This record gives sequence, C-alpha cells and structure tokens, in this order.
Amino acid sequence: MSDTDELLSIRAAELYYEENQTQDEIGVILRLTRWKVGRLLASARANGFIRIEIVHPRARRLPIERRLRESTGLTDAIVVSSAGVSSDAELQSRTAQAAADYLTNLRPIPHTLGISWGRTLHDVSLHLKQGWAPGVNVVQINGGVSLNQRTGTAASTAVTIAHKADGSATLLPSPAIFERLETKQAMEADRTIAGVLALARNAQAYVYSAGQADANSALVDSGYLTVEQINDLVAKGAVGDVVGRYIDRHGRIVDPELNERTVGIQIDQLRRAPLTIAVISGNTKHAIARAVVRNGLCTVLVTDEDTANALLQEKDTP
Amino acid sequence: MSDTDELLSIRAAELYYEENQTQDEIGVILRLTRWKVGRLLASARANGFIRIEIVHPRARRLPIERRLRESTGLTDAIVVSSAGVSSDAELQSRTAQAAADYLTNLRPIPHTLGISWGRTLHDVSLHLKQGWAPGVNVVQINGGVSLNQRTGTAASTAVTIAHKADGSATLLPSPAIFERLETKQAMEADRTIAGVLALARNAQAYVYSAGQADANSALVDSGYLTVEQINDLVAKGAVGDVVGRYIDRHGRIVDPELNERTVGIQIDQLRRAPLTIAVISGNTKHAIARAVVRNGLCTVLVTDEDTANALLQEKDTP
DNA sequence: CCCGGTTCTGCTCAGATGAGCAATGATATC
DNA sequence: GATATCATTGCTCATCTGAGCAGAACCGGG
Repeated sequence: MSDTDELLSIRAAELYYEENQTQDEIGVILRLTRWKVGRLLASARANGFIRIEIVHPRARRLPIERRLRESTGLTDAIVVSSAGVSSDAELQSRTAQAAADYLTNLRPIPHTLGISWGRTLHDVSLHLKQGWAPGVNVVQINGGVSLNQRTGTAASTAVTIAHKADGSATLLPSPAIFERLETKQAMEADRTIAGVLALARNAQAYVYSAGQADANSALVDSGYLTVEQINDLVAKGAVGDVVGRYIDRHGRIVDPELNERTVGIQIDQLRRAPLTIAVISGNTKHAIARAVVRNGLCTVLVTDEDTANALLQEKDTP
Repeated sequence: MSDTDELLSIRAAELYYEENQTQDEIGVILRLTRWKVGRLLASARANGFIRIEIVHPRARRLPIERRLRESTGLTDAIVVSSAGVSSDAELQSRTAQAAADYLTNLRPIPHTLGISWGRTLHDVSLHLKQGWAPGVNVVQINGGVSLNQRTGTAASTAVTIAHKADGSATLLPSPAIFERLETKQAMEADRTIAGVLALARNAQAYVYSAGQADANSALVDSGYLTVEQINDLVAKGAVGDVVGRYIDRHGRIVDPELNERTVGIQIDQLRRAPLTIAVISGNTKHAIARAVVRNGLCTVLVTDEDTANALLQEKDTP
C-alpha cells in the first residue's frame, strides 16, 4: 500500500474508532468515497494498526486458546488475558478464577474429582462459588502439605472444594515424601491409605497445578526438600514438579529413587486419565508448563496469556 | 449492571472482537437473543472494558484534541499518540512530524513565518517535505544558538524550512542573551538587526518550542546560562523558557533584568499574534506546556498524549 | 501502438447493527 | 395486596457495512 494511503488509513481509523463517525462521514471529511474509506479501514486492521484489547479480570484470549488447542492436541485450553495486570499474584488469581469457572461449567459433572494441593489449588477453591456442583467427592491425589507450616492448607483446599459442591472430601493423610522407602511402603499397605489411593486412581477427573524447580517450590517451603536437593534435581534436568514428582522437559521422572518415596498417584495415571486439568500460571512456570503440555500430562490447560504465548513460540521454532 | 451480565458482556466481547462472530452467532453460543448481545457489547464499551488503540507513529488522539480545545480555548490542538513509544526521543520525533504535517496543511499559507530554534524546531525542519509550501519567508524570532557548540543549528533550521518551501530565510545574527544591557541595545539599534526584528514582529504566524527550566535547557547547553542561574530562576518560580525568555506558571517574566538582555520578540508579541504554534513534547515539559497554554501564549498546540493528559487533569482539578 | 494482465474504483445487494418503541416484568410504596 | 415507577426484553425499521462484481485505469512487453 502506498505511503499516503497508509496515512489516510490512520486518519480514517481515528475518525472511525475514536470519533465514532460513519464511513460515509469520514468520506466527506477526507474527500474519499465511502467504499475507499471502508477499504482503508480494512487495510489498517490487516496491517495491525488497530489494537483491540478487552481489559477485564475475567477476560480470556480465545484466539490463543484456539491456536493452543490446534498445535498441542489439548482437548481444551483456557487462556486468561494479562492486559492490565501489575503483579504475578494478580495473574495467578485470574487464572485460578478461570479454573474455577471451568470446573463450574464442566459437563458431565465428575463423580470423583482428584486434586493436588498448593497455592494455586487453594486459590481455585476460594474462587469457587457455593453450590458450584451438586455433590462431588473430592479426593487428594498426593501426599499433603507442610512439615513445618500451618497444617491443613492441603486439607482445607479439598474440604472447601467439596463443601462448596455440597459433596464430600476424602483426604490422603500422609506426608508428601518419606525419608525411607520402607516407611512409605508400610504406609501404603495400610487399609485406609490404600483405599484413598485406589479412589484417587479411579477419579473421573483430575485438577492439579505444577511447581517450578527452584528454591521457591512448595515442597521446599513445606520442608520435604532442601534447596540443595532441588539444585541436584535441576542438575539432572528437572524443570518442575507435578503432583510432587519432579520431571524433566521430556516428562520423565528425573530421580526414580525420590519418586519411589513420594506418596500419591503416578505420573502415568495422569497421562492415561480422560480428563486432566492443569492450572499453571506465572512467568517462572513456562518451562514446567511446556513439559506438562508437550508430554500429554494434561488434557485441559488453564493458564495465562504470557505462558500460552511462550508455549506457542516453542511450537513455531522447533 | 448485574455481575453475571458483566461476565456475559466480556464473553460476548471476546467472541465479537477476537473471533469476529456476528451478534447473532454469539446469541446462539451464549443462549441470548441478538439484541441482548448487542446491549451487552454496548455496556462493555460503556464500561471501558474494550480498549481500542491505533498503533502507528502518525496516529493522533482526536478525542483528547477536542477536549483540549474545549477546555483551553485553543483554536487548534494536535495530540500525537504515545502508544508503543519506547523513548522520549521517539515521542518528540512523532510530535515534530505532526507539527510538520500541520504546517504543510496550513491555510492560508503565511507569507512570513517566525520561528525559534532548538532541538524540536530542528526536528520539525527535517520532517518537512520538499515543496511543503510554495514560497514562505522564514524569519528567526530570537537570538541564535550556541556560544560553544556547532554553530548554525539555529540558522540551518530556518534555512532548511525556507529551502523546502522554495522560500527565503531571514536570520537574526545575534547571541540569544547579552552580558550587558548596553551591548544589546546597541545591537538592536543597528539598521539590519532592527529590520529583522521588525520583520519578526510582523510575521503572520509563529512556530516555536519551549524548554523546561532545568540543567538540560538548551540555553545552558549553548553556554548562555549556567546551571546556577537556572537554579536561581527556578527559585523565582520559572517553569521554562519561551523564545529564550523564562516565565513562571502564570506566564510572567521571572527575571525582568535578564529578559531585557535577551534578543528577540517579546512574549506579548506571541500573545497578540493571531496564529502561534507551540510544539512542546516530553515528560519534562508538562509544566512549561501548562504555562504556555494557560496564559494564551499560543493559539495552536502540538504535543503528545501524555502532556495533553497532564494539561487536562490540571483543568479537572483546579 | 496494442494487448494481456493486474490493480483500483464505484456500485449493487444482502447481511449486520443500533435507535426507538411497546409490552413485560420487577420493585418500592402505601 | 394494589398500584405507581422503573428497568428489561423483544421487536420493527432505517442505517451502516462488507462481499462480490463489472468496468476503468494502469503497466510492461511485444
């Protein structure tokens, strides 16, 4: 397009989008036919000079969602807009809200819902509305929180989700990681624990988040792992953890011995499940999000615009 | 509007603006009538959830221009968009471009055009196209540049503008500020200098920029004033200079003695002129821009979005 | 100079949309 | 519980707008 036409298209866009003039009126002002004005506006849009943004905490980015679905084979992708957010926390809250919305609209409603624990899941539980589902049995799928902090975050997440659905919660009263393999095996042999794990393996749907592999990991906060252990895992290729198990970019367990001492469903159970919702948001989680999506560890991804774009760029430059 | 309606309006906006669906199609998806969808979209726009931005170096902000005209009594206001600019320099270049555009489209074409000098005016001269006007006599309205730098920036600005208009330039071969009042008076008594000043006083139109009162002022760079002198002026209330003369926020000369030693047309000449175009851009120039606009020192203001918004906010909270 | 190909322009027509209006539903007040 | 008031809904109609098409203008190569 010629230079003067480009300038005209900008003048037309100003009058059209900012002054709400009709193409006819713009034609009179710029001494053009209204068809020419229409074409100029179309070219302004085609050249990307017109940027339309939906600024709202609940806004999603449907085109990105579609591209994600197409390029990854996810059955569904929910991408929240990051327009106008100032902090990572705000973005994660938006994502949690979107996950809560997704759960609320889920059909058929799962009879048994397996969940992990963590800041993200807790956030999701808070965003759910009372009565979001008519009765759901929530079951924890990995060992619970905190050796040294306010206990009960994991339990309260599950209980809150269940309570708000007028359903019941089945807790997994176990540490996340045992020191000794034998202790873990003894634990799993216990009738009640085995029952919970069996229930978890048979859940119709899973919701979980994932943590990045760094000193801020929830497993470090909770006292199950030291920063040194994390550094070791990173050295072996770990990008983050999924239901307490550290994986590398290819979705493989990086430390089988540690994995054996970890309580909860196996990674492969997530892989085989028909509905697995991963809720992953924040600039530090791009790597683990990629590992999760690339290796089929979820069928539905709830994330933020920046993370989604990072995933898409990876696809473009393989 | 109810909460669920707000959420629906966001969903509708996503489908309408990002997915290019018709209101009818959206109605089917959201189980609404197409009229309801139309109303939701209207409310989304009314609530400011839809942000439309024209991203282009030549884009202007017509609504802001209109509000500026209405609230200040300017005969014209040109406001360039700051969408997508990364540096103050880029913003100033856009503003200079807009000023050049404004001059090019000016009707009637002024016979004599009085100009000041400085980075901004130089920028304007560069953005003008060859043949922008069919013959204009350009005359300098204040004493020229630089005791210690590449001389001729002031002269070259005037010459370039005149040359590109196939016209002539009349230079004011004088320092900006004299040390002694007597020297300045002797200078002005000179036949040729007096003639240039007379021509400057009778120009049909003026174009000038303004400088902020700080250590980065062009008058400091050029060696006419020291940083200490500027600090003194600031202490007396100076917010910046116009054609080399420092004024306070009420448009008053802050140092009459210094003003007497300054060569060029008086501030009042600008006030009385029927067409005075001020080109002022950059985050450091909000105060001087306000002084210029509030006190009738220009009839046309060319500026950037941020400066314009600062002016409007002043108006809102008097 | 002519001619095939390409781009640009003005137009018709159908689909999309907003303004305005009457009917309906909700709410507050007595 | 009756009723005045206000907001909401579904609709008609006029206007706005984009797709598609035919003719005009432009261009480069014979």
